[in-house]
Amino acid sequence: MAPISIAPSVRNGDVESNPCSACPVRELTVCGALDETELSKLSEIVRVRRVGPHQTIFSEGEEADSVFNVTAGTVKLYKLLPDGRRQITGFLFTGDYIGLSMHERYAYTAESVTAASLCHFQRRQMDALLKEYPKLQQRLFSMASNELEAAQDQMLLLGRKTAREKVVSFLLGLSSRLSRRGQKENPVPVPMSRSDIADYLGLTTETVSRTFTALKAQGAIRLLEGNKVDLVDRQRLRELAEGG
Amino acid sequence: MAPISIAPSVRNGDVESNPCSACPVRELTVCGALDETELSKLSEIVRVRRVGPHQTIFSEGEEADSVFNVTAGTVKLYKLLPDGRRQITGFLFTGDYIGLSMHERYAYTAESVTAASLCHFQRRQMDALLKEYPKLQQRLFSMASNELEAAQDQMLLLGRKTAREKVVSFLLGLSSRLSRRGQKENPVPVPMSRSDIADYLGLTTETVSRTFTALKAQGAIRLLEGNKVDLVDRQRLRELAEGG
DNA sequence: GCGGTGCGATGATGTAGATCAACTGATAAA
DNA sequence: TTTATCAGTTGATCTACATCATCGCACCGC
Repeated sequence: MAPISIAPSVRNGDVESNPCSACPVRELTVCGALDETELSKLSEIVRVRRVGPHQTIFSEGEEADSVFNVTAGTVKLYKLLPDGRRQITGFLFTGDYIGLSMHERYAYTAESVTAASLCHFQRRQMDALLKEYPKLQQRLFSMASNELEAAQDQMLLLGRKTAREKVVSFLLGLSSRLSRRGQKENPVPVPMSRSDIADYLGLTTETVSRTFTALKAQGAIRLLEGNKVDLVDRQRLRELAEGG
Repeated sequence: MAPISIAPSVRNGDVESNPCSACPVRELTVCGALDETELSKLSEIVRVRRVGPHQTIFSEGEEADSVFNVTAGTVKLYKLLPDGRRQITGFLFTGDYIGLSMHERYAYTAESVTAASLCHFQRRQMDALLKEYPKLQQRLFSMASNELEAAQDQMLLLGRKTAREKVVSFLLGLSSRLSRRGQKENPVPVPMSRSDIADYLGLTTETVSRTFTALKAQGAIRLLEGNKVDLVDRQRLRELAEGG
């Protein structure tokens, strides 16, 4: 497991009363919708939570009383069938919000993939803040809208794409999330295991592994040190992702 | 194709100035969030659109300048791959809103399954109304939240369920939507074709057809007149839907 | 009436990806 | 150093579902 650097929400004493305004990833998250005054309100109710790799943050079926903001690391969300079959419904990275689709109880389990840092809010308090700041509500709505669109893409992938198309789409998806977050889009760090990838794409680990090998063999990707993947020919990959 | 009754948004002359307040399905939709005064604002910008079966309402990639409310009939949303493979991402019924996940362009095509009636809004005007009425915004957010959860269930279905589990889940899903809408939950009308069902479940028409036949043979369902399905033993079906 | 068309059902066959089974190399524990 | 563990890879085989083909039947226009 590659160690990751944790971006602290609290850096030093002089911002302790308003850690959110010093948050280096603020613009990526829902908090980017707020001004200084509003951020201080947020600071009052936030609690930072750090977790190591493979820690459960909450479980499907538990009372859904918290929402989170991922500020560092990678988190996965998944649902289980009674016999243990698993579907990972999403990977979350810095800036992603957990709690857009929520009812009384969590509909999925959230587990860290790498070490991660999360801003933790009581849902009650966040809901109150939403009422107070329509901008926040709007921002969340727009995030939900994005997530809905991503979910539809994933349905197309799961229902209709071949194993190769799935894997290539997955890599391109990781890459474009990087660039949307202002990081360089190649090579792509792939912090999650083959088994996590399989459960995200509706495949088995063996098939994921074979597909990586095949893509490497035909020169479409290169596997680098530290679980990074070099997308050699993005245009070609974009075609491969849709059956071209 | 079974004819359906169209619930009119405009019933008669004396409500012509405020058709929404006479809308019989108002409580099912986003409009249920508004009071009489607010509804009259909505009435000013709504246009009713009726379509026959198998009509395209808008297409993937077009400029997304309209949003809709389904007031009668069934609508399907789908995405296509370049070679024609199709994934239906959802079926919409009375009360459902089209336009929750939207950016510059439509990310999917919307097409009527049966004859249908839609309330049509200019997106610009709806957005303005959203700003004015936070209740409306909240309602839409809550609808987006529901849809997100449904999308996650669908990912589990597409990625991890067997053909039989998929078909049974589909029927149970239709049934529980009926009851959430206050209609009787059995027998279930199934207005969409085998091919639509297949493209929703990530199967082929043949497999859907064979699965229906097998379920019928084992007495789990009965196929009735008028494309209705009788869910004989719901408890047993609920187990079948999760591999029990 | 009669040919046309399109959906659904069913049978025969093919195959992508699952399953089962080693094997490798990296990390860790004793 | 030896043993254990675990993720990843690779090979052999199996199977659920896709594909291809045919047929029946309802509906429609003429």
